[in-house]
Amino acid sequence: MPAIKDVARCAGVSVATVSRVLNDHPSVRADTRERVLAAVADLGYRPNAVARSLRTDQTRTLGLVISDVLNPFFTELARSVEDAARELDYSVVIGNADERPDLQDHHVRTLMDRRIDGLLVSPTDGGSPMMLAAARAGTPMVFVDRWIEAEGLDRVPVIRTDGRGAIRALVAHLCALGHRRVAIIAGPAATTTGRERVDAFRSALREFGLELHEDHIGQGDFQADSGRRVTARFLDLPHPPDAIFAADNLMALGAMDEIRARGLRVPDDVALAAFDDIPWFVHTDPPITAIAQPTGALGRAAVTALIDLVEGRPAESVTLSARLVTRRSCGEPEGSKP
Amino acid sequence: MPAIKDVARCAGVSVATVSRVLNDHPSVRADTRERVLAAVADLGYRPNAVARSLRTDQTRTLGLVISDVLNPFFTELARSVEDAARELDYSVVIGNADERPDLQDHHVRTLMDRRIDGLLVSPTDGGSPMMLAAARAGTPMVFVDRWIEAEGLDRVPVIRTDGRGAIRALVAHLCALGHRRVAIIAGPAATTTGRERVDAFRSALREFGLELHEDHIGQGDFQADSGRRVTARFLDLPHPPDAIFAADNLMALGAMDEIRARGLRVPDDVALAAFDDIPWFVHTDPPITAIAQPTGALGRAAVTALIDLVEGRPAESVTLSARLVTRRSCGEPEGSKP
DNA sequence: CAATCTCATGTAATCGATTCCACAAGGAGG
DNA sequence: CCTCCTTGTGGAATCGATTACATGAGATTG
Repeated sequence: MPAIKDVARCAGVSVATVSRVLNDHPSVRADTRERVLAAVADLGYRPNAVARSLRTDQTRTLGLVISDVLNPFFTELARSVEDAARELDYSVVIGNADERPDLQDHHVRTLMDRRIDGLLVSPTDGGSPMMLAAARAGTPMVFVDRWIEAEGLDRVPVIRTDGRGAIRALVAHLCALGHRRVAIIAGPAATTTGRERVDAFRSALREFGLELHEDHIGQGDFQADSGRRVTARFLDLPHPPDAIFAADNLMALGAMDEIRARGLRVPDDVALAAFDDIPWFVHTDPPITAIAQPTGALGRAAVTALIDLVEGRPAESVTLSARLVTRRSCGEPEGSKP
Repeated sequence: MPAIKDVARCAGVSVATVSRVLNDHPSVRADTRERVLAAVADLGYRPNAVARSLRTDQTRTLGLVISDVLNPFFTELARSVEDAARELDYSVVIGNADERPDLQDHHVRTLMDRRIDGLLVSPTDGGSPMMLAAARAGTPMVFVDRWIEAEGLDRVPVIRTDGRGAIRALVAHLCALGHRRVAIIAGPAATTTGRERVDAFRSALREFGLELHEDHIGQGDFQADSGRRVTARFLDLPHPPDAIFAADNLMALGAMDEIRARGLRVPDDVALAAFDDIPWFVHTDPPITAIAQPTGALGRAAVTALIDLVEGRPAESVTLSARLVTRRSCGEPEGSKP
C-alpha cells in the first residue's frame, strides 16, 4: 500500500506538495497539481486515515452506543444516524450494549481509545463511570432517546421523543373501547424512558378517572422474555387486566406470546398496545396498535447536534413528539363496530 | 487527555519504560512497574489507539459490509459477528450498503482508508472494483452469505448456508399440501444467493414432477416493495400460482401485504413461504413457514476464518445447512386437518 | 534599479505510540 | 582484579500524514 512519499517521489515533488494537492490548498501550480494527481491515480494511492487522524487530532468518526441492535427501533435509529452522518462526511461506529452496563462501558471505552470525534449514546443504565469520564475528557456527547441525570452530564443535549401526548391518545382510545382494568409492562426503572412512560400512562389514566394499580405495573427489561413473564403474572391475578400497554415493541411481542399460549385472544380477552411502532406490527395477528416515534428525524437531529458540538458550535436539546397509530389490537376501530 | 510522555514524567521514567509496562514486556523491575501503573491510574491514562495503530500497522478492527441493516437476518448476523470478534479482542465497524453498489463501495473504501485488519463482506452486486482493489492490496477478506465470482477473488473464503436440502423439504411440504402451481420471488440475479435459491427451487420441483414456469419467476431486489410488486404481477396472471416462495423475509412481507390488500387469504387462497426465518414470523397472521439459517454459527465461523487470515493462518470456506421451520402459511400441518 | 512582495515549493517539526540499540550497574567466573 | 554477561533503562528512529517556516524566483513599485 503506497504512502505519501511514494507519490511524492513518483511525481518528483516533496510530500508537502502532495499533501497540499490532496487538501486542495490554493497555492499549488496547476501543472504540478496535475502531475501529483496523475501519480496518485497511477499508484492507486489513498491517504492513510490513521496517520491523518494522529496529526490532525480528528477522526471524522462518530460513536453510537445503543442498548440493543436487535430491537428494530434502534436498528432504524442507527441507520438514520449513519445516513445523516455520511451526508456530512462523517463515519459512524456502532456499539451494541445489549442492555448490559458492562458492555456499554466496554464500547464507550473502546470508542474513546479510538479517539472518535463525538459520542451518541442511548444509555442502558443510570450513572455510568465511563460516560462521566468521557464527558470530563471533553468528548462532545449527545444523548438520544434515553439519557442520564448525573452531575457533570447536565450539559449534554438530549434528543428525544415526548410520548405524553400519544400516551394520552392511547388511553383515550382504550377508554372509548371500554377497557377499565389497564396494566403496563414498564421498562427498567434505571432508564429515563422506562420511568417516563409509566408516569405519563398513570397521569393520563387519572385524567380519565382510572387508577393504575400497583400490581398492574410490571417490571420488564425491554426484552421479549420479560414481556412474557410480566404478562404471565398479570394473567394469574385474581382480577387480570383487560388491556396491557408494553413500554417497548419486544416486550409487546413477549406479551402476545404469553396471551396466545394461554389460549386467550387479542383483543377480545385482553387488549394490547406498544410503545415504538415497527414495520412488523402491521402483519401480526391482530395488527398491533402502537405509538410511533419519528425515528428518522430523531437520528438526524442527534447527528446535527453532535456535529455542532464537535465543530465548536453550541447545541441544544430537541424534543419531538410521538403519535398514536391505531390498529386492531385494542378492539375494532370506533366506526366499524357491528 | 494525557499522553504517554505525561505518564513518563509523572512516574519519573522514560516513555520507553511506560510502553514496556503497558505491553507487559518482561524486563521491567517490579517497583518501576508499580510506579508506572500508579501514574497511569492517577492520570486516568489510556493509550491512544490511533498512534498505536500507526506504529504497529494493525488496528485490531474488522470491517463488516452488509447489504441491509434493516433486514433482521443481517442485523442478527452483525450481532453475532460483533460478539465473536469481541471475544478475540477485535472491534467491528459495520457498513450498511442498503443493497446499493455505490454505497457498498463507499464503505469498502472508507474501511480500507481506516486500515482495518480484515474485511467481512456480504456483497450486493457482481464485480465491485473496490473489492478487487482491497483483495489486491492484500487485505484479508472473507465473504459471508453471498459472494462474488471474479478473477482475483477466487481465493477469498466463503462462509455460507446451503439451502438446497431445506428447499427440497419445503417443496415436499408444499406438494403434500396439494400445491401445484408454485412461484418464486427471486433475489437480484447479480447476487449468488439470488441465483442459487431459484436453481435449488427449480430442481427440487422437478424432482417432484413439477415445472417452474417462466412467468412464475419474479425478479425482486430483497426489499419489501419488490415483493409486493412481483406478487401483484403473479396474481394478475390468467392462472395465478397457488403458492409463493419468497427468497428473503422482506419480500415475503411485501407479498403478504399484496395478498391481503386484494382480500385474499393465506394459506387458503395462496400459500406463502420465505427464506430466512426471523422472530416476527411466529406472530404474523398466519405464522409463516420459513427456511432458517444458523445465523449465530455463520457469524462465528466468518470471524474465525477472517482472524485466521489476519493472523497469517490459512482459512477455508465453510458451508452450513439451513432447515425448514413449518408453520401455517402453506396450509394446516398434516396431522391436524379436520 | 534596488527594494519589496507574492507565489510555489521544500525542509523539518510534530502528533503518540513502539522498538532497536546503546549503555551503565552489578554479578559471575577465571 | 579484570573481563564478560545479564538486567533495567533511556535515547532516538520510525510509522504517514499536516503545517509553520524558510527560501528562491519572478513580478511590482517608488
